[in-house]
Amino acid sequence: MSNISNVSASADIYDTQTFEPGCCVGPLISRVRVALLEALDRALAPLNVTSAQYVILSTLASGADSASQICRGISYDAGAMTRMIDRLEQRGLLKRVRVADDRRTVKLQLTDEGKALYPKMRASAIEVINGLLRGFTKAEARQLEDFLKRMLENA
Amino acid sequence: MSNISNVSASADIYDTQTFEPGCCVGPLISRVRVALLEALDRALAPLNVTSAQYVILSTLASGADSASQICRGISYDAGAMTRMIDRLEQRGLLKRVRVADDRRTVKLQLTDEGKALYPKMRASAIEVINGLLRGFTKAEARQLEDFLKRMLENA
DNA sequence: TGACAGTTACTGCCTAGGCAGTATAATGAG
DNA sequence: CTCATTATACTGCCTAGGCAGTAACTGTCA
Repeated sequence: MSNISNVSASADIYDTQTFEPGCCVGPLISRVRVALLEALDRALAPLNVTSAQYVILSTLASGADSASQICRGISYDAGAMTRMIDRLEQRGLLKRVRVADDRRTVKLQLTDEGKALYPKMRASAIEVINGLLRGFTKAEARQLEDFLKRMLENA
Repeated sequence: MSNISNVSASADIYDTQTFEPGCCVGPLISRVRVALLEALDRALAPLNVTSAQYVILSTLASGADSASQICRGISYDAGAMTRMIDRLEQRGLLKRVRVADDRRTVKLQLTDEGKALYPKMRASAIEVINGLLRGFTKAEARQLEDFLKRMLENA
């Protein structure tokens, strides 16, 4: 029982009587995430890319251009990022570029193969998420986004 | 673009124009899950239990009583489960019990310490999830559960 | 200028899950 | 009953993230 929100507008959602592990949002979120990643891995398999790699590449493609920026953007471990970049570089999808103005950072750039492949990955990802949202109205999808954002703000 | 639902009641939620990685439900779900597990780990730390261990114990407490049942229930790897049970047994929270009627299975039982500790873990978990749902009405929480269940059915 | 804190990337160590293979036990077909 | 199939738990191997420590580098402030 929260000792803060007792007197606030809404009571606690779950209590010791009604709380049933497996039906509440916690396990549901984990299971949806697993289902999403499995579907994404299946969809990306023909492109020889994993879902984890796609996440990095999409963050890179949407503005971030250094390892530390990506780590902050998606709360990814810096050590894991170094090794992930190793794999992506070996896979030929991006390259490290050292720059003169700050010699600590390594800028990351998509290779030609990466640039060619990214739109296909993105299309697969869109297809996967639309598949999981089959039957949702756009208003419902927006509301789901809103719920999740509100949970993040409460964290 | 889905080639199935084009003619169905609702159009696809995301398309190549509007899709912005980082704002859509995929990354949001992952981030909410991370926030949830981090908060749960913090809440359970005083009890010297991890969130992963709590998940197993709560599944055990809500009916499942063998390793394979728990694995099926939460889509957990059987090899990982063996080692998880090792840790929980070493931690003193549960014990393996071999039964006569099926000598393949190991039944799992909470120890006295596990029985004493579980209500406290459960209370912490409820507090954590209620915290993330701060400001939600009960109707909104039920709707969120419904959305997530519908996504699982689509998987 | 020079000490110092903060940033960035990297590395080693640890933990932990995924997968394949194995042994034992139960079940079902013939 | 016999033998193949299935189920269960376990083990080794691989991958991968979390964390702590390190080195190079930048910016700041005395």
